[in-house]
Amino acid sequence: MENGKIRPDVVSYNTMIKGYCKAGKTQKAMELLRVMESINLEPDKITYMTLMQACYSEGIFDSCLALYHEMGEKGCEVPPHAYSLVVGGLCKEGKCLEGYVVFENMIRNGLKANVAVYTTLIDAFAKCGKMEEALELFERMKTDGLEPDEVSYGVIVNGLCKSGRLDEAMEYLRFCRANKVAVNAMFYSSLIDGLGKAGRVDEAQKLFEEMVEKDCPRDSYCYNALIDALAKCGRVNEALMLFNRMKDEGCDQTVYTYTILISGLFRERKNEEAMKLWDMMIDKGITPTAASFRALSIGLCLSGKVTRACKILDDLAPMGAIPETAFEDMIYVLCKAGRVKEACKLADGIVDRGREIPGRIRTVLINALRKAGNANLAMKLMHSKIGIGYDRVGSIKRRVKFRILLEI
DNA sequence: TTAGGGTTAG
Repeated sequence: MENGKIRPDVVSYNTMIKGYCKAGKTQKAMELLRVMESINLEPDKITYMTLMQACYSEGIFDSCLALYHEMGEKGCEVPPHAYSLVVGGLCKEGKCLEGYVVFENMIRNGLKANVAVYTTLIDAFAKCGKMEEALELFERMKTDGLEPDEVSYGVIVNGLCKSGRLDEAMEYLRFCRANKVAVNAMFYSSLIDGLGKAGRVDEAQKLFEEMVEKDCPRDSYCYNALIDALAKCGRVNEALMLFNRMKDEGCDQTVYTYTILISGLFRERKNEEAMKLWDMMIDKGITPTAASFRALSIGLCLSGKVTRACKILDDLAPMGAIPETAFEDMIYVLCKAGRVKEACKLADGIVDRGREIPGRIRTVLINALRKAGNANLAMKLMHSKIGIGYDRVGSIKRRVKFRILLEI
């Protein structure tokens, strides 16, 4: 005690750290931890847990992991929730194997896993395409004396649907209904989407209609899944009827709904209707995403309206919603449709804006030119950048624009 | 009780 002042202890620091975390100032809170270290004040379990929770909530998973290691190294007791946060963070980053290692550490240290940690891991494995491992963990969880709940069944069913194992997924639906496990909208939307993608649209439709009887309110995910299934199998009129029903039912029509329908309408050459939906979406104040613009530009480019697509893209650019790669997507689509000349023209347009065509798009153009029988130009493109480059004539180097159409 | 799940395209 110097100068009559009381030196702050761990509790005072923890209180300040919690205050900063609550105010969303996680960085400031982390700085306080370093201050504690500099004055030789040992952080405790609460210090670390407060900081880990804040880092996890903000998605700063590497700091979360670092704190977990630090508390272990300092011989601090590591509570189960610390493991949950680390496993959850690693899984969210797609690192399911690393998450699994931490999970095993937790068990080795005598702590018991719970349903949420198991479910996090199961979902991460399913998303990495390791469905067998996900199912093994699911079995292990039950052997461990833990009862899976609606979320655990939901991630299993979602994983099975995504990997095309629909009959097994449907078996789980029957099981849950028979065993009084709640079947919620996410459960249904996974099945409707999976059935639709497998071409079993009528079954998808039946499930969708069944939801009312089963007292499960339909949300936009369920609607979007069925609208997508209908639009993709040439039943876009039925999809549009659902779109209207959605509004009557008070269900949000989202940017996904519009994107699905715009693609479906263009597919059936209903270009004007597709454009109308795009305008409706913009009028409603729904911000277009990269995917929605892709649907629109693919449709417009393939119906010969490349200029119109470019104009919309230019108008949207200031909104910042459309990625830099939008023009490249358009070149890709045109090449795929064999409209190489239009693709080249678009590429040249990008060059005139002072930008360069990236390697992968150049590859697409080269292959398209070769396919179209223009092997010479394809060869030439292989050896030069499209865009601003340098030309060497003897010892003189000069800056040139390389445009494709000039070469044809 | 703090932590776990979902859609557009290719």
